[in-house]
Amino acid sequence: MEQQINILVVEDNNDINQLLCKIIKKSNFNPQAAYSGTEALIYLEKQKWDLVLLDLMLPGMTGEEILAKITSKDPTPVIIISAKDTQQTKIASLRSGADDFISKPFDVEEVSARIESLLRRTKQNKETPSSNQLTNKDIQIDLEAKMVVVNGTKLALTVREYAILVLLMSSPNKIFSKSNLFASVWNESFQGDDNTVNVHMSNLRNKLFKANPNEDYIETIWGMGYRLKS
Amino acid sequence: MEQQINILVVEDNNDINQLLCKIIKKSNFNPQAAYSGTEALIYLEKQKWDLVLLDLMLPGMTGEEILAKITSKDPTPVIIISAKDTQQTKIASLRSGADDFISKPFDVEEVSARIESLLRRTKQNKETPSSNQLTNKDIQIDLEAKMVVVNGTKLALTVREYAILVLLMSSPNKIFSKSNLFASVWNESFQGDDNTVNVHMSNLRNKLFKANPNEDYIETIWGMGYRLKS
DNA sequence: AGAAACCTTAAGGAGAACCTTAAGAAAACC
DNA sequence: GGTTTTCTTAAGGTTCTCCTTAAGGTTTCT
Repeated sequence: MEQQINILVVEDNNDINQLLCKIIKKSNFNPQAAYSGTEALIYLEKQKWDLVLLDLMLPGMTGEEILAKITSKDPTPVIIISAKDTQQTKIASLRSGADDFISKPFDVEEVSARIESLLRRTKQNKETPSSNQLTNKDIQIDLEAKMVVVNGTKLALTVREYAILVLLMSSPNKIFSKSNLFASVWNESFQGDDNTVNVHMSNLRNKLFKANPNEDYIETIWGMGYRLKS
Repeated sequence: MEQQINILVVEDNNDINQLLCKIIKKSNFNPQAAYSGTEALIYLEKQKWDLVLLDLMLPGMTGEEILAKITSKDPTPVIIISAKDTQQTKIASLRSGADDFISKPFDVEEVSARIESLLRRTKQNKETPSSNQLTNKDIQIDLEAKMVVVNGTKLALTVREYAILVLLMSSPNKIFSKSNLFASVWNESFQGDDNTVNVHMSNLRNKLFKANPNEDYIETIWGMGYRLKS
């Protein structure tokens, strides 16, 4: 079910490479060691990588060349790890497309923190819509369990209320008209009574308010509809 | 017309803040200084930011709290800039949602390189082939969400104002007469009071002006009508 | 300079849109 | 089949936007 995250480790020093791989494994990602520039290129051709850890000083081919190769096509995230940690090389690397730069000797925890941070950033757009969690402010919906948690308290919503909240949460800030709501919540193309929406909205708001009196989640846009503030 | 990229600089030291703003300007981005945690929060509420530079040591509110606020909702990119550069704080920051960490004293070039690197990465994610959008200068209308963003600021428009703006935006440079406006915005063939249009136009212009005082979006063509400058 | 078209601001009334509460109808549950 | 929950309808109240009017000002054209 979980998707494997593949990380290519390009580093000629055997010990360091293994250490890096160990760090990655510990974070539950899948490392692949490459010990030279040419080897790295083969791996890069072969498949897509979620992230590349790249040493700048390599036999056969410099890290800069590989970096250029990577950034020339796919926007694969790259973290440079190098002993050559002058400001110049740092800046040059970042400018030529690297996402981060870690100096050698490195701190184990920092490496994994930076890897996770970058992956977090790059994964954001890949989040499939089938991801079964919706979050906004302190509202959390588990779509699979159909459970709503607001400000730490579980909400007991009715079917309609739940459907409305899920719709609003699916696109925060988007204004949903009453027709939108009827189409989505009631599965009806024709317009029912507007007041039906009003009542459910009122009930939903009451429950949200009870869970967190300090927030006003749903906004009314006069003449247009409703929207969830984000 | 290039789109403006807005960067919030949260740093209590006046000199450093100004220096950072200068760096940002030099890279052709648009900086906004905030000198305290509370001030930062106000700016964060007010509009969307493409990136936040955040000092950890602030009066009134710690950077950690602000970081938590930011990451709790939108995935706004954050770079921490701090003198507290122990491994522990570094790692803690990254793990709690920061995208990068720069130690003080910092290298000017490195700051801009890291900013550009992170923006490069986050811009890619935004390439969501989103729905029907209208764009002109720095006005953006999401027709589906009925959301209007001008110069990075969300606009709260009434139904009439929204309809007028959408009409103008649908054909920049085209001159819309008052009859056109009545037909399209009011769904009425007959002419209402001309002054009604005046008043709505005035209100709309006010809201646009508040969002961006430097632009004059709507032009009056004497005896003919109005048009959106493109 | 004078006239016409347009801008701005404010205030009040009208009416639409919305909120809330309660009670009967429908559906779901046991 | 009866009970409970949920949905809808109805009614009365509230709020907000729009429209209109009006007055004083500005801009543009002749």
